[in-house]
Amino acid sequence: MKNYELVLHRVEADLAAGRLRIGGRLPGERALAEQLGISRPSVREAVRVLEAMGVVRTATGSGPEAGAVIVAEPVSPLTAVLRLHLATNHLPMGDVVQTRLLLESWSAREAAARELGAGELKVAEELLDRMDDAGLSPEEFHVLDAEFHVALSGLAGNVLIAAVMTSLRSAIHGYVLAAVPNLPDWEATAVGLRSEHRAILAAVRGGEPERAAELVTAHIRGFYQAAQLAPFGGGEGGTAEAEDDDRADDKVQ
Amino acid sequence: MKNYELVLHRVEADLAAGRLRIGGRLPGERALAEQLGISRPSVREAVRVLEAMGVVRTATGSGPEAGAVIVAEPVSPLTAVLRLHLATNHLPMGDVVQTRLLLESWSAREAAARELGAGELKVAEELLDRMDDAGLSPEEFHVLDAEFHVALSGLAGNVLIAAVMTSLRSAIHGYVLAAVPNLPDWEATAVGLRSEHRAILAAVRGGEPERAAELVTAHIRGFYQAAQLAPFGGGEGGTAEAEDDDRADDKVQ
DNA sequence: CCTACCCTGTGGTCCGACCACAGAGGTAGG
DNA sequence: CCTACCTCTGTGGTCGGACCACAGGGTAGG
Repeated sequence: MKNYELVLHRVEADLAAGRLRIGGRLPGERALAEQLGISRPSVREAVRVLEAMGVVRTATGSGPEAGAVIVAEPVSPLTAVLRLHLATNHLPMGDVVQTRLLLESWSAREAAARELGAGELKVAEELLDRMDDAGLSPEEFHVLDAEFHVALSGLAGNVLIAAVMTSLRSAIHGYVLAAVPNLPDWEATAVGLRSEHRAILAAVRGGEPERAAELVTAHIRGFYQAAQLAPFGGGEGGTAEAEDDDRADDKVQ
Repeated sequence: MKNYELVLHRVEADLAAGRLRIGGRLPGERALAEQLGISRPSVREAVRVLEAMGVVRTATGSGPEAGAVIVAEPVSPLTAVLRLHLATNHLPMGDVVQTRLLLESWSAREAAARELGAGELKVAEELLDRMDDAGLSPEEFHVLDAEFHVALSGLAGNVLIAAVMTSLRSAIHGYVLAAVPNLPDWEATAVGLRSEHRAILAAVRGGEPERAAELVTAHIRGFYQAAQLAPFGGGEGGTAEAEDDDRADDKVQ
């Protein structure tokens, strides 16, 4: 086993056992090296990996913010993995888009089925208000658009899916933006997107899960079609046609 | 910008531009250090991160397999991120299970809707045959079970979802195994699981998307219920039936 | 009491060295 | 001539030590 892996295992075990908690700090690099009987460079390699995994945040200086602080930031590592593997061309963008469609339609259905406090919807609402500004550039609009979609996926209450969705959006961002020139009429498109957003939010607020999911699916698919992007099949992110989705509820524990 | 990030950006840019390809090799650490005007330890930190991201594989010695070889292994980084963040207790296991249910039911629907070659189904079929061995321990059975589910999700043809599914299974593995003693009758459970697997595969082969999805959902939910694990709601991985999942994620800090 | 300074501990970076490893190519033996 | 061995070279793996920049806190001075 390589020496830096000693540190990784040590940290993971300490986290699982509760000896390390969010907000806490790792021992200093020199101390850690001595404790494990390895050198500081080896420790540093491990800390870098942990940092890349979104588990620690390092800073110089002194005080509570300095050193290697334990955090829980799953979005950045997911985004990094996605970007790197997209760069290798072994991860088709179409698959990413398809996944996004699946997660987002699920999130909308889920969010609509939940009891949401007014405060939860407020964030999304404000984003839509800001998107009503007609002076926004396509880029500015798209940034808000992305935030809205991410906020929406957060309403489903699944932190893992929300994190994945966020990183998917980041990965797709540039891809979508580059396709804006393909749109025959940006202004007309923006008008359509705005009203679709409002309708989605209304369905979520009104507790209409299936309608919310359908609207989201149509919303995303519509845009990709208009921008002549990544063809993908029917259904919710799928190529399946049937969509009755009569779930076997009632069997809940 | 930290020095090791120079290497990360350089590698990502080279990948995106096609200057680096899968199977190719990174320049030696010493050469890379000199090219970028930084030290070898800094380069090594970056290489470690790339390794953790599943983009390179390092080996000592000489020959084509030695050095830092470019690969595309998205499963291991995803698994690592998942495990570490589960260890922090800021990622509820219930969310992971819910996500698994969503991805797997989608995959089954998708796979059933696709035109599958006989060879694609063969792998899954052989796994089921091996699971028929009555002498298998719960652990051995579960390993094959996991392989079957992963193989199934691969049939949908989305590499991203397949990768995520694989890492989810890894993360869940120990969790599920620890719950086997909760089962009232392991042998009876195994018999049920076997027939459910056959039914799922038949639905996929027969091109019945909705049936395949329903069977998978029922299959997974049934097991979790029997093992008294992670309550999660109705629908395909959803809580659509609105039972507020109060996950025990608010422990630490 | 307030202010400015220095002291201390943190990560960030670098150098130079040595090790283990595995293939390549030369070399001695058949 | 062919084969087996063996050294040679380049790879990553590891180490110790050194110096830097930074930020906070204690302290000496006003």
